[in-house]
Amino acid sequence: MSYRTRLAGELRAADAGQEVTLAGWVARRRDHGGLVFVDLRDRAGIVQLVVDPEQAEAHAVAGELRNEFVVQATGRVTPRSAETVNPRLPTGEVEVRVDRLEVLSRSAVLPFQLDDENVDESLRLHHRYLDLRRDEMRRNIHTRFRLTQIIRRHMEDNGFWELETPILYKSTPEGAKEFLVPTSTRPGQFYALPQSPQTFKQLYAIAGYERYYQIARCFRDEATRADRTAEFTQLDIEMAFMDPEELFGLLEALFARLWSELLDEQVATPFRRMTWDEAMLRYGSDKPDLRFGAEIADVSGVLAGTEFKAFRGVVDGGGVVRGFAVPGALEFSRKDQDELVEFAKSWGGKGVAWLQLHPGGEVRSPIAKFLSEGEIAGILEQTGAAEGDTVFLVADQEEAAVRVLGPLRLHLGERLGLITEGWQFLWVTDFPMFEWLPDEGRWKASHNPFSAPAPGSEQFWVDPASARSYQYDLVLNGNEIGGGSVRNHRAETQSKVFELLGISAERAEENFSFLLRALSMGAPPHGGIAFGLDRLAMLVARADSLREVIAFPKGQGGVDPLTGAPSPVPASALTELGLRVAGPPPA
RNA sequence: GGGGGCGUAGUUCAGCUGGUUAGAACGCCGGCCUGUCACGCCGGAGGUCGCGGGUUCGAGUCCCGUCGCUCCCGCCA
Repeated sequence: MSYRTRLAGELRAADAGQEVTLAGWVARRRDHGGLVFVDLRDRAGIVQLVVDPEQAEAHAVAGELRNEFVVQATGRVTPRSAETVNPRLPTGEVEVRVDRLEVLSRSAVLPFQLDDENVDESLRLHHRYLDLRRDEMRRNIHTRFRLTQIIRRHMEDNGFWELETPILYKSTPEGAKEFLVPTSTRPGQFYALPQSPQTFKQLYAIAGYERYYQIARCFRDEATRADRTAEFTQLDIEMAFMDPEELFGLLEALFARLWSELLDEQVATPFRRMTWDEAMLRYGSDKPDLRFGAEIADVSGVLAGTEFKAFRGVVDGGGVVRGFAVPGALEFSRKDQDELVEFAKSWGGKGVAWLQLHPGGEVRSPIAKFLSEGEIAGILEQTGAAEGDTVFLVADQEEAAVRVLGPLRLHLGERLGLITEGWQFLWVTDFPMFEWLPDEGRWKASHNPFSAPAPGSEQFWVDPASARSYQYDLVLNGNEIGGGSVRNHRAETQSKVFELLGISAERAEENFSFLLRALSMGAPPHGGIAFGLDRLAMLVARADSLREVIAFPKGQGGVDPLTGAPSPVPASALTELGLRVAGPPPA
C-alpha cells in the first residue's frame, strides 16, 4: 500500500472531484477553531488542506499538528470559490477537503523558521536537513542535478564515456596540499585523495579510451573561501587525438545548451579568445571580466620624456605607466580618492594618480601641473578617455602595475556600476609555461607539469621565461570556470619538463614512473580540460556561495558543521596505522 | 601563516556618551475564533548579553585575552 496517490504540489483545477491520498510535511497550520487549514508540502509544492469540524476524528488530529509534522491525508480535491482562490500558489485554484488525517511523524520545535531568509549560515548547516527543505535550497540542488544531467547527455551525444578513477591516489608532493590517507595494510604509508583525476585520465587516453569524462570528486586540504572548498566536484574531460579547436567547439555547444535549457538564455558562440599576454596587459588579470570596458592602456611611451619626476623615474627604471578610463568618478571626494590610494597600496602598489575630464574639456588632476599638454592629450588618447571620464594611472614595475591595475579596474567597475548584465565567455590561451620562484631559486609549472609547450615553444628549456604552454582557461564574467591543456604525449618531452622543474630523475621515477612508462608505450597525442562544477552550479543558480549549491558542504577549516568531522580517533586506531599524534590533539 | 567583520531570547535584530527590572518582531505555550493562506484577537513563558580576566561606585556597552563563525590576502601543480 503506497503512502500517496498523488503529489500535493501537482494538483490543479482539472483534478477537482478526485479522491486523493497525500503525504508530506506541514508547512503551516491556520486553526480557526472551527475550520483548520493546513499547507501540506511535498517535493512538488504546496496544497491547502481544509479540515471541517464535521470530520471529528480528522479535526482532532488537525488540532495537534505543528510545523514540519509528517502527515498523510485523504480527501477530495475541491475547486475553491472565486473569492478564496490563491493566485500565489500553483495549486491555488483547488484545495483538499480532508476526511482522514494521520500523523506519520512528529517534529520537535525547529531551531529556525524555514521561511526566514536571513538565518545564520552555521545554524543552517548544522541542521542542513531542515535547510534543504526550503524552496530556495531545493531549487538550487535541483538546478545542480539538471546541470549534471545535461552535461551527461551532451558528453554521451558526443561519444564520451563516463569512466571512474580511484579515490585512493598516489601522493605527489606538488601543488596544493593533499589529504593523506593512512592504511592499516601498510602502516606508515599513505594514499592521497586526488586533487584532480589528472594522471588517470591521461592513462585512459593512452589506453585508447579516446573520449573520457567524469563528474569527479576532488580534494584539496586548503582553506575554504566563498568560491572554494576542500571537497569539490569537477567536470573532467580528456581526449586522445585532440584538436583544441574541436574541444572548444564541443564545450561552446555544451555551454550554449546549458544556458538555453537552464536559464533560457542564448549564448553567442564561438567564444572570444585572448592570449594571456593580452589579458594581463589590457585587463590586469588572467581572467578578465569583459562585462565592462575600461581597458588598460600603456602610456609609458607618451611619458618617456616627461618632466614629472614620479613618472619619469619609473619609466627610466624600466617600469611602466599604465591606466584606464572610466565614465564618471568626477564627483569623487578627497576621501574617495584617498580610499583608492589605500586600495592600491593594499595590492602592493605605491599609489594611484587620476585625471578628470570635465565637460567642456577641462582637465582636473593633482598631477596636471607636472604634465605637458601633449602628455595629457596622449594619455587621454591612449586610454580612450571621453568627456566625463576619469583616467586612473599607476606607475610601477610592470608586474607590480598589473597587480594593482587589475583589482583597481574591477573595484571601480563595481563601484561605478559599470558591470552590465549578461554572460561574457572568454578563452584565455598561451599561458606562460613556467614561473620563476625567486625565493626558492627554481622554476615552477604555472599550470601543471603535464602541459605541452605551445606551438613555437617546443624548445622551452632554451628560454623558460618566455616559453608558452599549450594551455587554455575558460573565463566567465571574470571567474575562471575551467582550465586544461594539450599534454606532453612524448616521454622525452615530459622528462625534460620534470628536469627543468628540478624534479630529479629519481623523484620523477618515484612519483611519475607509471606515467613516463605509459607515455613510452604508444601514447597518442591527447589533452583535456576540467571545469569546476560547483562554481558553474553557483553561477547558473545565481547563488553567491558554493555552499548554496552543495547539499552538505564543509565550513571553514574543512569542518563538517553537521557531523563535526574531522574528529580525533581512538588511540588503538592510530596504533593499527603505525601513527602517533605528535602535536596537541585538535580539541 | 596574516588582516578585517560578527557573537544580546529558539530565530532575526535594537540597546545612544557606561547608569533602575536588557527590549521588539517572528517562533513557542495556553485561551477564543468556520474561509484563512505571513489568518486574527487575548494572555504567558523564555536571557550565564560566546567564555575568562581587568578598569569602574556601577559593564551588554570600555580594555586585555580566548573561543566560535565568516570574508579577504598568502596558498590553490
